[in-house]
Amino acid sequence: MTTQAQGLHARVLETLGPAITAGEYKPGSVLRTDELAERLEVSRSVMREAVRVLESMHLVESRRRVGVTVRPVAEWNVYDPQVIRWRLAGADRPRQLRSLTVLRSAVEPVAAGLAARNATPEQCAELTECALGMVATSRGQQLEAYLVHDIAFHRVILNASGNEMFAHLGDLVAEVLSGRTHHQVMFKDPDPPAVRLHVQVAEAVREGDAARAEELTREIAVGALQELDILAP
Amino acid sequence: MTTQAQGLHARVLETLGPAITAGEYKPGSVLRTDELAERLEVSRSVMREAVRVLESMHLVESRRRVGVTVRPVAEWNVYDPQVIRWRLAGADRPRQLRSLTVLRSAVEPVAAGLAARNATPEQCAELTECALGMVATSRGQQLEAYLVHDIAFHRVILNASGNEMFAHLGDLVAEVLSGRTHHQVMFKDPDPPAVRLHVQVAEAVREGDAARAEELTREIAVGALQELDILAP
DNA sequence: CGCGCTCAAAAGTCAGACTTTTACATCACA
DNA sequence: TGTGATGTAAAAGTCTGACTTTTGAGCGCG
Repeated sequence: MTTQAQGLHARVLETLGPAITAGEYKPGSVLRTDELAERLEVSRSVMREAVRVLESMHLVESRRRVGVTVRPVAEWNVYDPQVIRWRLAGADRPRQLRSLTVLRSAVEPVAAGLAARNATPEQCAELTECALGMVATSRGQQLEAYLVHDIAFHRVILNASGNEMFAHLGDLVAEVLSGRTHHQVMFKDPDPPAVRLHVQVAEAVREGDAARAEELTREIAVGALQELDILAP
Repeated sequence: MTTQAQGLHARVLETLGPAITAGEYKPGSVLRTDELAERLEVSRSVMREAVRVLESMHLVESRRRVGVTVRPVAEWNVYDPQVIRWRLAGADRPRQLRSLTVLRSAVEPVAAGLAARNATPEQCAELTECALGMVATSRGQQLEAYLVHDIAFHRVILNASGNEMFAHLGDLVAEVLSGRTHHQVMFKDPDPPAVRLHVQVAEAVREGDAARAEELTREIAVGALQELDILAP
């Protein structure tokens, strides 16, 4: 699943990144590249490259005569896919899933509305196929197969919206959905009403009914929020 | 405005990043670190660090025996603040502003609704202050002063939502708003109705009226979309 | 035609010397 | 005692050169 680290520098990142995002190095604490290089048994050049990347993610700040200081959480590039993966793998995964789900609940309805206007016939067909796949795997403990179709469905919606920023949230949504299946409850089959809603969204998009697609997707989002005990009015 | 490049490596980034995002190096084209280092008159170590950062932004991919290949636009980390800045500075700034504005229109109403539930008294006060500032500067060609208050207003809303992902869009919204003032039309004073809407949002948040805050913010968003000729039904 | 072998190109890694910035302490002077 | 100039050393930053590793591509052989 996770990209196997190729290159020494990537392996260092896979050590430091999760450690920092997990709060193992508290914000404000200072590291020294030389000491780190020695501890992780790599050359300083490799360590410097790793630090540069962490710096570009705003996880740390490197200053002369001071060292590499860990930045406060509020400054991290929390939309960086790698940062998201590290944080989801860490201890505050539940909090992460909540804030990402709230983001989904804001974005996906609008994306669905746009998809209804902009989806190509191919995308409509793909969407219908995903919905059918979801129906077919919604009973009998085929959770993994269901997940695949669910992810594909939401990805198509985001892509079909025609908006680049929405399209790029595909991986994020995939992480959230698979997180729900793997680490959340979800022992039993998915709720039939949720499955039906997906089918109806596919319908609405196919018919170009933007308002209905948006409203139906909003209902799906409300369901996702309720699953995580995030109150709705 | 733009962070003055400190460190040789940052200067290299400020050369390559804009060039790549502007399409000066087309996706698929290949660069060689040695050749680049020579051309930009820096050592290979510096160039390698820069390439690493570009790689972490998914702008390029570095493979042995091949070189550094520019990735297709669809794979870039378009939520990276630096990438956003580079793209906004480039040729397809209009397209960028559109897609970012659509994102805003999805996120900010939900954020405002959450803010109405979660805002602290301090945040409510700050919000009111921003709104008053907007009113005070809405006439007489004080566009810069107005912009400052406008940015502050939206930033407070996003922060007050209590959602980390929303809060991190503050810089993005700031870029969009300042882009509108500086590079768009906006010769004359802002529309009085828009100003009034902001005041009313502040009111709604103060009173904890989530539904009203969300609806009013949605009206603001519609206005922003219309300014860019993005159709509303 | 295809299979495997070899070669070289390019990134990757390392080590060491040197430069630059700058926090901190020290000291002189008011 | 407080304040400002000065010096020092610590840490990041830079450069260079040698070496290793991977791997695409060409070549020859079956």
